[in-house]
Amino acid sequence: MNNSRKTKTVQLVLDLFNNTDNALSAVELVSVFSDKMNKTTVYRILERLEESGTLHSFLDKDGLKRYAKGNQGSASSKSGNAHPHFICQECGISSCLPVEVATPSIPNYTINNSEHLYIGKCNEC
Amino acid sequence: MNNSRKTKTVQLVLDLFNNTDNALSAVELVSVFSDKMNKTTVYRILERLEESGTLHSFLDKDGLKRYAKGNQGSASSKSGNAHPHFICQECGISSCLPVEVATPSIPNYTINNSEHLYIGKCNEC
DNA sequence: TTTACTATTGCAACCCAATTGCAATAATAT
DNA sequence: ATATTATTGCAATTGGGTTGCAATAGTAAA
Repeated sequence: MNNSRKTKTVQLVLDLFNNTDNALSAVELVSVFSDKMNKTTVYRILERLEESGTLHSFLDKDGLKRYAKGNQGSASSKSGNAHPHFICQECGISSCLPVEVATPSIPNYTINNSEHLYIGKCNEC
Repeated sequence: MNNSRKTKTVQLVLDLFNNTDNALSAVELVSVFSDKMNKTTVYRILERLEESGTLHSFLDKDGLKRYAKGNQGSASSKSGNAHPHFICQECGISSCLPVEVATPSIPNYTINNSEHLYIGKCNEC
């Protein structure tokens, strides 16, 4: 029994993510869908989509949570590898980088997962 | 001409950081110094100490800004290397890791600086 | 040391991302 | 169709962080 419902609002959010590889913040979605759905709804849909593995999230350099397609997870809790995220300091666009970053072993520390954020210029800028 | 003043409040903050290697958030300092100084003062002192290079900062996994000793910078804008930060998921203690993390080259991207956060267990836990 | 200058502080109000409680609404199973 | 309950909208709230401004207190020069 799947207790998740395919509502119009969820469809709108899914459609948006299916049309971009960029990582989007709740704030952006709230703005985009300002006349389609409530702010609280946006937050809750993102929360559910992340829980179900449809989206994953990470914090950008301003501490703003960003969501992107995929359940790979921004951090890796098992594999020991994680994919980093990129933010262009010119256009502000944010995306996942299709590479793996190895987690180093540090004496006296057990590292379970990691977050990697790169800031720079994208190919467009 | 040095336009920074050695006030009692600044001394208190400096003393605290001189007694620990941990990365502390403004929220924690506000609490610690609740009867010594105002919340706004804490934020402004941290801001100045970071500007002067006495402290550096990074965002933890909750998007909370944390400050630690040193002007090394959590991210590297020049050298291409940065030191990562660690947060213990048991005790919550946060600290700088004394290692360097190389910034990878990604085709079509120019990476100017980076942030690395590791989450796990510290030697105490 | 006294005075003048201005960096620093305290306070209150404010900003903004995010969350919560609750009643109303709308998917879905039967 | 109908009952069930996931989902939504709305308003209020939380919490980290910031801002404006008058009062205070370092510091340099007289």
